[in-house]
Amino acid sequence: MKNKETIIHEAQKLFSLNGYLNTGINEIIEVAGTSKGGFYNHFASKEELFHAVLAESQRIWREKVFDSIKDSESPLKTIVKILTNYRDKYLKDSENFPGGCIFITFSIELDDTHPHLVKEVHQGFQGFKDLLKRLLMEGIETGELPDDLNPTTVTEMLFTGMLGASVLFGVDKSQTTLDCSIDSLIEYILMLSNRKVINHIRQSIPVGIQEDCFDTDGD
Amino acid sequence: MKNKETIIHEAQKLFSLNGYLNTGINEIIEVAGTSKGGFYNHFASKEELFHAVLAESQRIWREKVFDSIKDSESPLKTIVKILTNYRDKYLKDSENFPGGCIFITFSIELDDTHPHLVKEVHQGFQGFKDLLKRLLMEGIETGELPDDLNPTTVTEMLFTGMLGASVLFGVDKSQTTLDCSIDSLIEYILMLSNRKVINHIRQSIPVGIQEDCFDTDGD
DNA sequence: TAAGGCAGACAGACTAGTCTGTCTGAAGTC
DNA sequence: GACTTCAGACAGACTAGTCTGTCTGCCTTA
Repeated sequence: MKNKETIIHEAQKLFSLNGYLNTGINEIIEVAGTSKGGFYNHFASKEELFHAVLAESQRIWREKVFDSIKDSESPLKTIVKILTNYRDKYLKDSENFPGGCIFITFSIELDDTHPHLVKEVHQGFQGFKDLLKRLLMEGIETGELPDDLNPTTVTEMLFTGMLGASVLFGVDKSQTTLDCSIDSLIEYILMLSNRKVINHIRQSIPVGIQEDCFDTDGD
Repeated sequence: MKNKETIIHEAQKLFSLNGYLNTGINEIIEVAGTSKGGFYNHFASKEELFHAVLAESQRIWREKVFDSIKDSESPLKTIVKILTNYRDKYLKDSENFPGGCIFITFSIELDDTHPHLVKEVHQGFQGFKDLLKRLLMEGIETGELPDDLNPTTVTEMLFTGMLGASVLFGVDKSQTTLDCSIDSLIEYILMLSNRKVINHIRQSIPVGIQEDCFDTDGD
C-alpha cells in the first residue's frame, strides 16, 4: 500500500474512533509511519484529508451495504438485504471503522461548527432515505406492501432505527444488541408487509395521535 | 443567576453544540462573562465542569421527559407520554440544548477516547432502557400488550428509534422530520398493543430471519 | 483589616502547517 | 555500462497560534 493510501486508511480508523477535530496530524503520521513532510506532500491541508477519507468511506459503505443486491430482486428483499448488510458487513467492519459509523461521528461532531464539511454527509443521508422510500413505493406497486402504507413514515422509521442502532453499537460494542436492533427493524418491515392485517390496524391510528386512542383503563 | 450556575448553563449549551473536547475554556468564560480566575475559582478542572454539566443535564432530562407522568396511568400511556415529552419538551428545548441531545454528543465523542467520562452517560442509557422494558412488561401484565411480545426487542426498537430521531434532528433541525420520527414510534407501539392481530403476525416472524420468509417472486 | 471572588498575565504543552534539506530512483547522454 | 541530472517522496526542526491550568494582585464587602 502506497503512503497516501496508508495515510487515508489510518486516518479513517482514527477519525472513526476519535472524530475529525480530535485526531491530530501527529497521531496520523505516527500510526501511518510517516512524517509531516510525507503528509503534506500528499495533502494540502487536514481538510483535504477529510474529503479523501470521506470519499473512501462512502465507497466502502456502498460496496458493503449494496453487496450482492440484484436488480431483479423484490423491493422488500432488497430492503432486508440492505439492513443485514449494514449490520454484518458495514457496522461490524472494525478494520475500516473500529469506532462505529463514521458518518454519524462526523455529523454529530461537525454539524454545528463546520457545516461546510458535513454537507456532503447529509446529502448522503438524504440520498439513502430517498432510496429506501423508492424501494418502499416499488414494494407497494408490486403488492408486497399495502397501498395505503405511508412510505415517508416507514422510511423515517427504518432510517432512524439504523442510525440509533449504530449509536447504540458504538456505545456498548455488543454484537448481540446490534443484532437485536436490526432484527427488530426487519421484523417491523415484514410485519407491515402482511397487507390485510396491517390495513385494519393503520386505519385506526392517525399520525400524531397521542393518548386518546387507547382507553384501556377508562379514565 | 450566580457565576457558577451561569458557567454551567453556558457550558451546557456550548457542549451541546460543539462537544466537550472542542469547547475551550476561553469560549466558555467569554460567553459566561467571566475570566479564568472566575472559572477556576469554582471548578478545579475542565473535567469537573463536565461532571457538573452532566448532572445538570440529567436533572433537566428527567424533569422534561417525566413531566406530568402519573403513577396511576397505564404503562402504554406512560410510554407514549415519554415519547412525546422527549420530542416536545426535551429535544426541542433549544434554550438548554441548542445542538441536540447532549448525551448522544458526549457518547459519540468520548466513548473511545475518554471512556471514564461517558461511563455515567451509558449507565443512564441502560437505566432508561430498563425503565422502558419494565413498562412494557407491566403493559403485558395489564393486558394492554400481547403476552408473547418480546419486551427486549421492543425496548431496543423504541430506544434506537429515539436515538436515531435525535441524531437526525441534530442533522437537519427539522421539527417536521422529528415529529414524523417520533410519530412513527408511537404508531409502532400502538400497533403492537392490538393483541389479537399482533399475535397472529408475530407467530410467523421469528427473530433474525432474513430472506426465506417472503417468497413473493418465487425464485 | 481580613477574606473571598475575580481579572488577566502568564507557563508550558499542545495544535496545524511551513520550510529546508536529504535520499531514491528514473531518464538521458556518452 | 557508467555517469549526470533532476523530480518528487520524505524527515524533522521550525513558526504561529491555541489549549488547559496557575498565579498574582486588585476590588468589594463585612
